[in-house]
Amino acid sequence: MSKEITSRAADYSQWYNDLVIKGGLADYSAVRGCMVIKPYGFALWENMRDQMDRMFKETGHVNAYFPLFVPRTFLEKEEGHAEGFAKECAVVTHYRLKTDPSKKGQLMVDPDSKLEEELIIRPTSETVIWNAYRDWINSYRDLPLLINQWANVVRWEMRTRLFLRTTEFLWQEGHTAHATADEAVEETRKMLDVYAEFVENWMALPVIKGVKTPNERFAGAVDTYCIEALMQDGKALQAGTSHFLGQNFSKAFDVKYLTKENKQEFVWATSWGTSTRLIGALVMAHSDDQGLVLPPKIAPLQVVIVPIYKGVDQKAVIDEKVKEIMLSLKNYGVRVKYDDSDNARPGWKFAEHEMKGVPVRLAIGQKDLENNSVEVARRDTKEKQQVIMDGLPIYIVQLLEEIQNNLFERAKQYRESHITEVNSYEEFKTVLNEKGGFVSAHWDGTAATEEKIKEETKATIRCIPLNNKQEEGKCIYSGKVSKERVLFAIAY
RNA sequence: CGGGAAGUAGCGCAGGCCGGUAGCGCACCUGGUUUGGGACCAGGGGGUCGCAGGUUCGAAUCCUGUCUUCCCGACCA
Repeated sequence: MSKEITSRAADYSQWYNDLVIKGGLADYSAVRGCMVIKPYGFALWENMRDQMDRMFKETGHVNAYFPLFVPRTFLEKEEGHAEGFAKECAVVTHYRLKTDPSKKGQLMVDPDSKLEEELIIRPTSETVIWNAYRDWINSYRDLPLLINQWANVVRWEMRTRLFLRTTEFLWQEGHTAHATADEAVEETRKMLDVYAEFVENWMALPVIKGVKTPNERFAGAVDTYCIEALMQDGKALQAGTSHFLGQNFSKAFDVKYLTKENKQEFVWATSWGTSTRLIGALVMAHSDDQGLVLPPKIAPLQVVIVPIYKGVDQKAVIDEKVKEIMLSLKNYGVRVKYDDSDNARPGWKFAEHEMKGVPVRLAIGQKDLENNSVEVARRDTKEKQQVIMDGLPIYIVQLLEEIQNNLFERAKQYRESHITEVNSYEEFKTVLNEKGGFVSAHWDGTAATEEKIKEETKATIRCIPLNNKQEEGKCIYSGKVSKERVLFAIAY
Protein backbone atom coordinates (compact mmCIF):
# COMPACT_ATOMS: atom_id res chain seq x y z
CA MET A 1 0.00 0.00 0.00
CA SER A 2 1.26 3.45 -0.86
CA LYS A 3 0.10 4.77 2.49
CA GLU A 4 2.64 2.83 4.47
CA ILE A 5 5.12 4.67 6.60
CA THR A 6 8.84 4.05 6.84
CA SER A 7 9.67 2.88 10.35
CA ARG A 8 11.73 5.02 12.70
CA ALA A 9 14.29 2.27 13.02
CA ALA A 10 14.69 1.91 9.25
CA ASP A 11 15.15 5.60 8.43
CA TYR A 12 14.23 8.27 10.91
CA SER A 13 14.35 11.14 8.41
CA GLN A 14 12.18 9.29 5.95
CA TRP A 15 9.76 8.40 8.74
CA TYR A 16 9.42 12.08 9.52
CA ASN A 17 8.83 13.02 5.88
CA ASP A 18 6.27 10.24 5.50
CA LEU A 19 4.35 11.47 8.52
CA VAL A 20 4.19 15.03 7.26
CA ILE A 21 3.20 14.10 3.73
CA LYS A 22 1.06 11.01 4.22
CA GLY A 23 -0.47 12.48 7.36
CA GLY A 24 -1.73 15.28 5.14
CA LEU A 25 0.03 18.12 6.96
CA ALA A 26 2.03 19.53 4.06
CA ASP A 27 3.38 18.96 0.59
CA TYR A 28 6.43 19.97 -1.37
CA SER A 29 5.91 22.88 -3.70
CA ALA A 30 7.30 23.96 -7.02
CA VAL A 31 9.56 26.47 -5.25
CA ARG A 32 12.79 25.28 -3.69
CA GLY A 33 12.62 24.97 0.06
CA CYS A 34 9.03 26.11 0.27
CA MET A 35 6.10 23.94 1.22
CA VAL A 36 2.36 23.95 0.90
CA ILE A 37 0.69 23.69 4.27
CA LYS A 38 -2.39 21.58 3.62
CA PRO A 39 -5.74 22.09 5.36
CA TYR A 40 -5.07 19.48 8.04
CA GLY A 41 -1.65 20.92 8.84
CA PHE A 42 -2.97 24.43 8.76
CA ALA A 43 -5.83 23.54 11.11
CA LEU A 44 -3.19 22.31 13.53
CA TRP A 45 -1.24 25.55 13.17
CA GLU A 46 -4.43 27.57 13.66
CA ASN A 47 -5.10 25.80 16.94
CA MET A 48 -1.55 26.47 18.10
CA ARG A 49 -1.62 30.03 16.86
CA ASP A 50 -4.98 30.82 18.45
CA GLN A 51 -3.90 29.52 21.83
CA MET A 52 -0.59 31.38 21.78
CA ASP A 53 -2.42 34.48 20.65
CA ARG A 54 -4.75 34.21 23.64
CA MET A 55 -1.77 33.85 25.95
CA PHE A 56 -0.01 36.87 24.45
CA LYS A 57 -3.12 38.96 24.89
CA GLU A 58 -3.57 37.77 28.46
CA THR A 59 -0.08 39.06 29.16
CA GLY A 60 -0.91 42.48 27.78
CA HIS A 61 0.26 42.28 24.19
CA VAL A 62 -1.57 43.48 21.10
CA ASN A 63 -1.17 42.49 17.47
CA ALA A 64 -0.02 44.71 14.62
CA TYR A 65 1.34 44.19 11.14
CA PHE A 66 4.49 45.58 9.55
CA PRO A 67 5.71 45.40 5.94
CA LEU A 68 7.21 42.38 4.28
CA PHE A 69 10.00 44.49 2.76
CA VAL A 70 12.95 45.87 4.63
CA PRO A 71 15.05 48.60 3.01
CA ARG A 72 18.65 47.44 2.76
CA THR A 73 19.89 50.39 4.80
CA PHE A 74 17.66 49.37 7.72
CA LEU A 75 19.30 46.01 7.93
CA GLU A 76 22.70 47.66 8.02
CA LYS A 77 21.98 49.72 11.11
CA GLU A 78 22.56 47.17 13.84
CA GLU A 79 25.92 45.63 13.13
CA GLY A 80 25.58 42.24 14.79
CA HIS A 81 22.11 41.81 13.37
CA ALA A 82 23.29 42.68 9.86
CA GLU A 83 26.16 40.24 10.04
CA GLY A 84 23.96 37.44 11.28
CA PHE A 85 21.27 37.74 8.64
CA ALA A 86 23.10 39.06 5.58
CA LYS A 87 23.98 35.59 4.27
CA GLU A 88 20.41 34.37 4.09
CA CYS A 89 18.35 37.18 2.64
CA ALA A 90 16.17 37.24 -0.44
CA VAL A 91 16.61 40.60 -2.15
CA VAL A 92 14.23 42.50 -4.40
CA THR A 93 16.17 44.54 -6.95
CA HIS A 94 13.53 45.32 -9.60
CA TYR A 95 9.85 46.08 -9.62
CA ARG A 96 8.75 45.24 -13.15
CA LEU A 97 8.87 42.59 -15.87
CA LYS A 98 8.41 42.92 -19.57
CA THR A 99 7.96 40.57 -22.50
CA ASP A 100 11.27 39.30 -23.77
CA PRO A 101 11.79 40.63 -27.32
CA SER A 102 14.07 37.70 -28.20
CA LYS A 103 11.95 34.90 -26.75
CA LYS A 104 8.30 34.85 -27.66
CA GLY A 105 5.90 34.42 -24.76
CA GLN A 106 8.60 34.80 -22.12
CA LEU A 107 9.05 37.44 -19.50
CA MET A 108 12.24 39.13 -18.41
CA VAL A 109 13.23 41.58 -15.72
CA ASP A 110 12.89 45.10 -17.06
CA PRO A 111 16.34 46.61 -16.56
CA ASP A 112 14.77 50.08 -16.41
CA SER A 113 12.92 49.12 -13.25
CA LYS A 114 15.98 48.73 -11.04
CA LEU A 115 15.36 49.93 -7.50
CA GLU A 116 17.67 52.61 -6.13
CA GLU A 117 17.71 50.82 -2.81
CA GLU A 118 17.17 47.09 -2.69
CA LEU A 119 14.37 45.70 -0.55
CA ILE A 120 15.07 42.70 1.64
CA ILE A 121 12.27 40.25 2.25
CA ARG A 122 12.16 40.22 6.04
CA PRO A 123 14.09 37.42 7.70
CA THR A 124 12.78 38.99 10.95
CA SER A 125 11.27 42.38 11.63
CA GLU A 126 13.37 44.11 14.29
CA THR A 127 14.57 46.78 11.90
CA VAL A 128 11.26 47.83 10.33
CA ILE A 129 9.58 47.72 13.69
CA TRP A 130 12.21 49.74 15.50
CA ASN A 131 12.18 52.26 12.72
CA ALA A 132 8.45 52.70 13.39
CA TYR A 133 8.92 52.75 17.16
CA ARG A 134 11.07 55.88 16.84
CA ASP A 135 7.92 57.78 15.95
CA TRP A 136 5.69 55.96 18.39
CA ILE A 137 7.74 56.50 21.51
CA ASN A 138 8.29 59.93 23.02
CA SER A 139 7.80 59.71 26.75
CA TYR A 140 7.92 57.15 29.52
CA ARG A 141 4.14 57.24 29.28
CA ASP A 142 4.38 55.47 25.92
CA LEU A 143 6.13 52.55 27.59
CA PRO A 144 6.05 49.67 27.77
CA LEU A 145 5.06 49.05 24.18
CA LEU A 146 3.99 45.42 23.86
CA ILE A 147 3.39 44.32 20.29
CA ASN A 148 3.20 41.00 18.50
CA GLN A 149 3.03 40.25 14.81
CA TRP A 150 1.85 37.07 13.03
CA ALA A 151 3.67 36.93 9.74
CA ASN A 152 5.68 35.03 7.21
CA VAL A 153 9.44 35.47 6.94
CA VAL A 154 12.06 34.27 4.49
CA ARG A 155 15.47 32.89 5.30
CA TRP A 156 17.50 31.50 2.43
CA GLU A 157 18.76 28.32 4.04
CA MET A 158 21.15 25.91 2.37
CA ARG A 159 19.25 22.83 3.29
CA THR A 160 15.56 22.72 4.07
CA ARG A 161 13.29 20.20 5.77
CA LEU A 162 9.51 20.22 5.95
CA PHE A 163 8.42 22.41 8.88
CA LEU A 164 11.82 22.22 10.59
CA ARG A 165 13.57 24.55 8.20
CA THR A 166 11.80 25.98 5.18
CA THR A 167 12.77 28.99 3.12
CA GLU A 168 9.53 30.74 3.93
CA PHE A 169 7.87 30.03 7.24
CA LEU A 170 5.03 31.32 9.36
CA TRP A 171 5.72 32.61 12.82
CA GLN A 172 4.94 35.17 15.43
CA GLU A 173 7.42 37.75 16.56
CA GLY A 174 6.93 39.86 19.65
CA HIS A 175 8.74 43.19 19.84
CA THR A 176 8.56 45.16 23.05
CA ALA A 177 10.05 48.42 24.28
CA HIS A 178 10.67 49.26 27.92
CA ALA A 179 11.92 52.10 30.10
CA THR A 180 14.41 50.03 32.07
CA ALA A 181 16.72 47.09 31.50
CA ASP A 182 15.18 45.22 34.42
CA GLU A 183 11.72 45.54 32.97
CA ALA A 184 12.91 44.31 29.57
CA VAL A 185 14.69 41.34 31.10
CA GLU A 186 11.55 40.56 33.06
CA GLU A 187 9.55 40.64 29.81
CA THR A 188 12.07 38.37 28.11
CA ARG A 189 11.74 35.84 30.91
CA LYS A 190 7.97 36.17 31.08
CA MET A 191 7.58 35.32 27.40
CA LEU A 192 9.93 32.39 27.77
CA ASP A 193 7.58 31.16 30.50
CA VAL A 194 4.59 31.67 28.21
CA TYR A 195 6.29 29.60 25.52
CA ALA A 196 7.20 26.86 27.95
CA GLU A 197 3.67 26.77 29.29
CA PHE A 198 2.22 26.57 25.81
CA VAL A 199 4.56 23.89 24.54
CA GLU A 200 4.25 21.77 27.67
CA ASN A 201 0.55 22.14 28.41
CA TRP A 202 -0.84 22.29 24.91
CA MET A 203 1.67 20.42 22.79
CA ALA A 204 2.47 17.95 25.60
CA LEU A 205 6.14 18.48 24.95
CA PRO A 206 8.46 18.97 27.92
CA VAL A 207 11.09 21.66 27.48
CA ILE A 208 14.16 22.89 29.24
CA LYS A 209 14.36 26.62 29.79
CA GLY A 210 17.78 28.08 29.52
CA VAL A 211 20.04 30.78 28.25
CA LYS A 212 22.22 30.53 25.15
CA THR A 213 25.97 30.93 25.13
CA PRO A 214 27.29 34.04 23.30
CA ASN A 215 28.07 31.82 20.31
CA GLU A 216 24.48 30.71 19.90
CA ARG A 217 22.92 34.08 20.64
CA PHE A 218 20.49 35.79 18.27
CA ALA A 219 22.18 38.31 15.99
CA GLY A 220 21.81 41.64 17.77
CA ALA A 221 20.80 40.29 21.18
CA VAL A 222 22.44 40.84 24.55
CA ASP A 223 20.99 37.60 25.86
CA THR A 224 19.02 34.84 24.20
CA TYR A 225 16.78 32.62 26.27
CA CYS A 226 15.36 29.46 24.79
CA ILE A 227 13.24 26.41 25.33
CA GLU A 228 14.85 23.19 24.17
CA ALA A 229 12.96 19.98 23.44
CA LEU A 230 14.19 16.48 22.77
CA MET A 231 13.12 14.42 19.77
CA GLN A 232 12.77 10.63 19.64
CA ASP A 233 16.05 10.20 17.79
CA GLY A 234 17.94 11.89 20.60
CA LYS A 235 18.44 15.18 18.82
CA ALA A 236 17.52 18.47 20.45
CA LEU A 237 15.25 21.03 18.88
CA GLN A 238 15.01 24.69 19.79
CA ALA A 239 11.29 25.27 20.18
CA GLY A 240 11.26 28.99 20.89
CA THR A 241 13.52 31.89 21.74
CA SER A 242 13.14 35.08 23.71
CA HIS A 243 15.78 37.78 23.39
CA PHE A 244 16.86 40.62 25.61
CA LEU A 245 18.09 43.13 23.04
CA GLY A 246 19.42 45.73 25.47
CA GLN A 247 19.61 49.12 23.77
CA ASN A 248 21.13 47.76 20.58
CA PHE A 249 18.13 48.49 18.40
CA SER A 250 17.04 51.69 20.11
CA LYS A 251 20.52 53.07 19.56
CA ALA A 252 20.64 51.83 15.96
CA PHE A 253 17.27 53.43 15.23
CA ASP A 254 17.57 56.33 17.64
CA VAL A 255 14.55 55.48 19.74
CA LYS A 256 14.61 57.64 22.88
CA TYR A 257 12.06 58.51 25.51
CA LEU A 258 11.76 61.30 28.00
CA THR A 259 11.93 60.18 31.63
CA LYS A 260 9.85 61.64 34.48
CA GLU A 261 12.90 63.74 35.22
CA ASN A 262 12.77 65.12 31.69
CA LYS A 263 15.91 63.33 30.52
CA GLN A 264 16.41 61.60 27.15
CA GLU A 265 17.10 57.86 27.46
CA PHE A 266 17.36 55.05 24.94
CA VAL A 267 14.64 52.45 25.41
CA TRP A 268 15.26 48.79 26.23
CA ALA A 269 14.02 46.06 23.93
CA THR A 270 12.99 42.43 23.70
CA SER A 271 11.95 40.20 20.87
CA TRP A 272 10.63 36.65 20.95
CA GLY A 273 9.44 34.16 18.38
CA THR A 274 8.02 30.75 17.64
CA SER A 275 7.33 29.33 14.23
CA THR A 276 5.69 26.55 12.26
CA ARG A 277 8.80 24.64 13.26
CA LEU A 278 6.81 23.75 16.38
CA ILE A 279 4.73 21.49 14.14
CA GLY A 280 7.88 19.59 13.24
CA ALA A 281 8.69 19.25 16.92
CA LEU A 282 5.21 17.98 17.63
CA VAL A 283 5.38 15.39 14.87
CA MET A 284 8.77 14.06 15.92
CA ALA A 285 8.09 14.02 19.63
CA HIS A 286 4.91 11.97 19.85
CA SER A 287 4.34 10.02 16.65
CA ASP A 288 5.01 6.33 16.03
CA ASP A 289 5.44 3.92 13.14
CA GLN A 290 1.69 3.89 12.46
CA GLY A 291 1.55 7.63 11.93
CA LEU A 292 0.98 10.90 13.69
CA VAL A 293 0.02 11.11 17.34
CA LEU A 294 -1.48 14.49 18.14
CA PRO A 295 -2.17 15.93 21.58
CA PRO A 296 -5.95 16.34 22.01
CA LYS A 297 -5.74 19.99 23.00
CA ILE A 298 -4.47 21.06 19.60
CA ALA A 299 -5.56 18.18 17.36
CA PRO A 300 -7.75 19.48 14.53
CA LEU A 301 -10.03 16.54 15.16
CA GLN A 302 -10.29 14.96 18.61
CA VAL A 303 -12.75 12.17 17.96
CA VAL A 304 -13.69 10.33 14.81
CA ILE A 305 -16.68 8.01 14.61
CA VAL A 306 -16.64 5.03 12.26
CA PRO A 307 -19.88 3.16 11.54
CA ILE A 308 -19.84 -0.57 10.97
CA TYR A 309 -22.86 -1.92 9.18
CA LYS A 310 -24.33 -4.43 6.81
CA GLY A 311 -26.77 -2.78 4.42
CA VAL A 312 -28.46 0.58 4.37
CA ASP A 313 -31.04 -0.30 6.99
CA GLN A 314 -28.42 -0.87 9.65
CA LYS A 315 -26.60 2.24 8.53
CA ALA A 316 -29.72 4.34 9.03
CA VAL A 317 -30.10 3.16 12.61
CA ILE A 318 -26.44 3.83 13.32
CA ASP A 319 -26.70 7.29 11.75
CA GLU A 320 -29.45 8.17 14.21
CA LYS A 321 -27.40 7.05 17.18
CA VAL A 322 -24.29 8.83 15.94
CA LYS A 323 -26.23 12.04 15.48
CA GLU A 324 -27.06 11.92 19.20
CA ILE A 325 -23.47 11.18 20.18
CA MET A 326 -22.11 13.97 18.00
CA LEU A 327 -24.49 16.47 19.50
CA SER A 328 -23.65 15.56 23.06
CA LEU A 329 -19.90 15.58 22.36
CA LYS A 330 -20.14 18.95 20.68
CA ASN A 331 -21.96 20.26 23.75
CA TYR A 332 -18.83 19.39 25.69
CA GLY A 333 -16.70 21.26 23.17
CA VAL A 334 -15.25 18.13 21.59
CA ARG A 335 -14.11 18.40 17.96
CA VAL A 336 -15.75 15.36 16.38
CA LYS A 337 -16.32 14.00 12.89
CA TYR A 338 -18.50 11.21 11.59
CA ASP A 339 -16.63 9.32 8.92
CA ASP A 340 -19.47 7.60 7.10
CA SER A 341 -17.96 7.86 3.64
CA ASP A 342 -18.78 4.69 1.71
CA ASN A 343 -15.62 4.53 -0.36
CA ALA A 344 -13.60 2.93 2.42
CA ARG A 345 -14.38 0.10 4.75
CA PRO A 346 -13.82 0.19 8.51
CA GLY A 347 -10.35 -1.33 8.54
CA TRP A 348 -9.12 1.19 6.03
CA LYS A 349 -10.61 4.04 8.01
CA PHE A 350 -9.01 2.81 11.23
CA ALA A 351 -5.60 2.86 9.61
CA GLU A 352 -6.22 6.23 8.00
CA HIS A 353 -7.24 7.96 11.22
CA GLU A 354 -4.31 6.42 13.02
CA MET A 355 -2.06 7.85 10.36
CA LYS A 356 -3.57 11.26 10.92
CA GLY A 357 -3.21 11.01 14.67
CA VAL A 358 -6.82 11.50 15.71
CA PRO A 359 -6.66 10.96 19.50
CA VAL A 360 -9.86 8.93 19.92
CA ARG A 361 -11.81 6.70 17.57
CA LEU A 362 -15.30 5.42 18.20
CA ALA A 363 -16.57 2.41 16.29
CA ILE A 364 -20.25 1.69 16.37
CA GLY A 365 -22.09 -1.23 14.84
CA GLN A 366 -24.98 -3.62 15.39
CA LYS A 367 -23.31 -5.27 18.38
CA ASP A 368 -22.86 -1.93 20.08
CA LEU A 369 -26.42 -0.85 19.50
CA GLU A 370 -27.63 -4.09 21.08
CA ASN A 371 -25.36 -3.61 24.11
CA ASN A 372 -25.96 0.14 24.32
CA SER A 373 -22.21 0.57 24.07
CA VAL A 374 -19.51 1.79 21.71
CA GLU A 375 -15.93 0.75 21.02
CA VAL A 376 -13.47 3.42 22.11
CA ALA A 377 -9.93 3.25 20.80
CA ARG A 378 -7.20 5.64 21.89
CA ARG A 379 -4.41 6.56 19.51
CA ASP A 380 -1.61 6.96 22.04
CA THR A 381 -1.72 3.46 23.53
CA LYS A 382 -3.80 1.71 20.85
CA GLU A 383 -6.04 0.35 23.61
CA LYS A 384 -9.62 -0.51 22.74
CA GLN A 385 -12.48 -0.69 25.16
CA GLN A 386 -16.24 -1.15 25.15
CA VAL A 387 -17.88 1.80 26.84
CA ILE A 388 -21.52 2.10 27.87
CA MET A 389 -23.34 4.79 25.93
CA ASP A 390 -24.65 6.53 29.05
CA GLY A 391 -22.20 9.13 30.22
CA LEU A 392 -20.10 8.72 27.08
CA PRO A 393 -19.36 12.45 26.62
CA ILE A 394 -17.88 12.75 30.10
CA TYR A 395 -15.89 9.60 29.56
CA ILE A 396 -14.51 11.02 26.31
CA VAL A 397 -13.67 14.38 27.81
CA GLN A 398 -11.77 12.65 30.60
CA LEU A 399 -10.09 10.31 28.15
CA LEU A 400 -8.87 13.23 26.04
CA GLU A 401 -7.36 14.76 29.16
CA GLU A 402 -5.76 11.48 30.05
CA ILE A 403 -4.26 11.16 26.58
CA GLN A 404 -2.92 14.69 26.79
CA ASN A 405 -1.28 13.89 30.13
CA ASN A 406 0.00 10.54 28.96
CA LEU A 407 1.70 12.07 25.94
CA PHE A 408 3.40 14.63 28.14
CA GLU A 409 4.50 12.07 30.70
CA ARG A 410 5.76 9.71 28.03
CA ALA A 411 7.81 12.45 26.39
CA LYS A 412 9.03 13.63 29.76
CA GLN A 413 10.16 10.18 30.80
CA TYR A 414 12.04 9.82 27.55
CA ARG A 415 13.65 13.19 28.08
CA GLU A 416 14.57 12.54 31.72
CA SER A 417 16.20 9.27 30.77
CA HIS A 418 18.15 11.08 28.07
CA ILE A 419 19.90 13.69 30.16
CA THR A 420 23.25 12.15 30.97
CA GLU A 421 25.90 13.63 33.22
CA VAL A 422 29.42 12.97 32.03
CA ASN A 423 32.79 13.87 33.51
CA SER A 424 35.22 13.17 30.71
CA TYR A 425 35.46 13.91 27.02
CA GLU A 426 35.63 10.20 26.22
CA GLU A 427 32.43 9.57 28.12
CA PHE A 428 30.90 12.61 26.42
CA LYS A 429 31.58 11.24 22.94
CA THR A 430 30.40 7.76 23.85
CA VAL A 431 27.08 9.04 25.19
CA LEU A 432 26.55 11.27 22.15
CA ASN A 433 27.18 8.41 19.76
CA GLU A 434 25.48 5.57 21.52
CA LYS A 435 22.64 7.16 23.42
CA GLY A 436 22.07 10.69 22.21
CA GLY A 437 19.97 13.18 24.09
CA PHE A 438 21.22 15.96 26.31
CA VAL A 439 24.65 15.56 27.77
CA SER A 440 25.29 17.53 30.93
CA ALA A 441 28.94 18.46 31.26
CA HIS A 442 31.31 21.02 32.67
CA TRP A 443 32.52 23.67 30.25
CA ASP A 444 35.20 26.29 30.74
CA GLY A 445 33.01 29.08 29.44
CA THR A 446 35.10 29.89 26.37
CA ALA A 447 33.86 30.13 22.83
CA ALA A 448 37.01 28.39 21.65
CA THR A 449 36.24 25.21 23.58
CA GLU A 450 32.63 25.31 22.42
CA GLU A 451 33.79 25.57 18.80
CA LYS A 452 36.27 22.73 19.16
CA ILE A 453 33.69 20.42 20.65
CA LYS A 454 31.27 21.31 17.89
CA GLU A 455 33.85 20.61 15.21
CA GLU A 456 34.83 17.29 16.69
CA THR A 457 31.42 15.94 17.73
CA LYS A 458 28.74 18.13 16.03
CA ALA A 459 27.32 18.75 19.50
CA THR A 460 26.50 22.30 20.51
CA ILE A 461 25.66 23.82 23.84
CA ARG A 462 21.89 23.93 23.71
CA CYS A 463 21.62 26.04 26.81
CA ILE A 464 22.70 26.81 30.31
CA PRO A 465 19.54 25.80 32.18
CA LEU A 466 17.83 28.45 34.26
CA ASN A 467 18.24 27.94 38.00
CA ASN A 468 21.18 25.73 37.19
CA LYS A 469 22.80 23.97 40.12
CA GLN A 470 26.14 25.63 40.92
CA GLU A 471 28.75 22.92 41.13
CA GLU A 472 32.54 23.07 41.01
CA GLY A 473 34.07 20.97 38.28
CA LYS A 474 36.54 20.72 35.44
CA CYS A 475 35.81 21.39 31.77
CA ILE A 476 35.60 18.04 29.97
CA TYR A 477 37.61 19.45 27.08
CA SER A 478 40.20 21.82 28.52
CA GLY A 479 40.28 20.65 32.14
CA LYS A 480 39.96 24.24 33.31
CA VAL A 481 37.75 25.11 36.24
CA SER A 482 34.01 25.36 35.72
CA LYS A 483 31.30 26.45 38.11
CA GLU A 484 28.35 24.72 36.52
CA ARG A 485 27.29 22.10 34.00
CA VAL A 486 25.76 23.02 30.65
CA LEU A 487 23.59 20.96 28.29
CA PHE A 488 25.13 19.75 25.07
CA ALA A 489 23.29 17.94 22.29
CA ILE A 490 23.25 17.36 18.58
CA ALA A 491 20.49 19.61 17.37
CA TYR A 492 18.10 20.15 14.49
C1' C B 1 27.11 25.11 -2.02
C1' G B 2 30.03 20.02 -2.24
C1' G B 3 29.10 14.36 -2.45
C1' G B 4 25.32 10.52 -3.56
C1' A B 5 20.24 9.15 -5.48
C1' A B 6 15.86 10.38 -8.07
C1' G B 7 11.82 12.93 -11.31
C1' U B 8 7.28 8.31 -16.43
C1' A B 9 -1.23 8.58 -14.60
C1' G B 10 -3.32 11.02 -7.96
C1' C B 11 0.48 7.47 -5.26
C1' G B 12 4.38 3.55 -5.73
C1' C B 13 7.23 1.72 -9.69
C1' A B 14 8.92 -0.95 -14.64
C1' G B 15 10.64 0.45 -19.53
C1' G B 16 15.97 3.49 -21.00
C1' C B 17 22.16 0.17 -22.16
C1' C B 18 20.06 -1.58 -27.84
C1' G B 19 15.42 5.17 -30.47
C1' G B 20 9.83 2.99 -33.76
C1' U B 21 4.30 6.62 -30.88
C1' A B 22 3.99 3.93 -23.00
C1' G B 23 3.05 -0.41 -19.17
C1' C B 24 2.10 -2.74 -14.01
C1' G B 25 0.04 -2.39 -8.85
C1' C B 26 -2.87 0.80 -5.77
C1' A B 27 -6.32 4.87 -6.15
C1' C B 28 -10.51 6.72 -9.43
C1' C B 29 -15.53 5.73 -12.38
C1' U B 30 -19.85 1.97 -13.45
C1' G B 31 -22.45 -2.53 -11.90
C1' G B 32 -22.77 -6.38 -8.34
C1' U B 33 -21.37 -8.95 -3.84
C1' U B 34 -19.30 -6.97 0.79
C1' U B 35 -18.32 -4.02 5.63
C1' G B 36 -15.92 -5.50 13.89
C1' G B 37 -8.30 -3.93 11.38
C1' G B 38 -6.03 -1.55 4.93
C1' A B 39 -12.54 -6.35 0.56
C1' C B 40 -13.66 -9.17 -4.09
C1' C B 41 -15.42 -9.96 -9.30
C1' A B 42 -16.39 -7.78 -14.08
C1' G B 43 -16.07 -3.59 -17.16
C1' G B 44 -13.99 1.47 -17.86
C1' G B 45 -11.43 6.45 -17.84
C1' G B 46 -6.82 8.91 -17.16
C1' G B 47 0.03 10.28 -18.85
C1' U B 48 2.76 16.18 -24.71
C1' C B 49 7.54 10.43 -19.70
C1' G B 50 10.05 17.52 -14.68
C1' C B 51 11.13 21.71 -18.13
C1' A B 52 13.98 23.83 -22.39
C1' G B 53 17.10 23.09 -26.36
C1' G B 54 19.82 19.68 -29.68
C1' U B 55 20.88 14.96 -32.70
C1' U B 56 17.47 11.95 -35.86
C1' C B 57 12.78 10.32 -40.88
C1' G B 58 11.39 9.34 -35.76
C1' A B 59 13.29 10.64 -28.68
C1' A B 60 10.54 8.48 -22.30
C1' U B 61 15.09 6.25 -24.38
C1' C B 62 21.02 9.52 -27.02
C1' C B 63 23.51 14.72 -26.03
C1' U B 64 23.50 19.70 -23.51
C1' G B 65 21.40 22.94 -20.16
C1' U B 66 18.01 23.89 -16.35
C1' C B 67 14.37 23.21 -12.27
C1' U B 68 12.67 20.32 -8.18
C1' U B 69 12.94 16.55 -4.34
C1' C B 70 15.43 13.03 -0.99
C1' C B 71 19.89 11.38 1.88
C1' C B 72 24.95 12.90 3.91
C1' G B 73 28.02 17.42 5.03
C1' A B 74 28.97 23.14 5.88
C1' C B 75 24.68 27.29 7.59
C1' C B 76 20.31 28.05 10.64
C1' A B 77 14.21 28.96 13.96
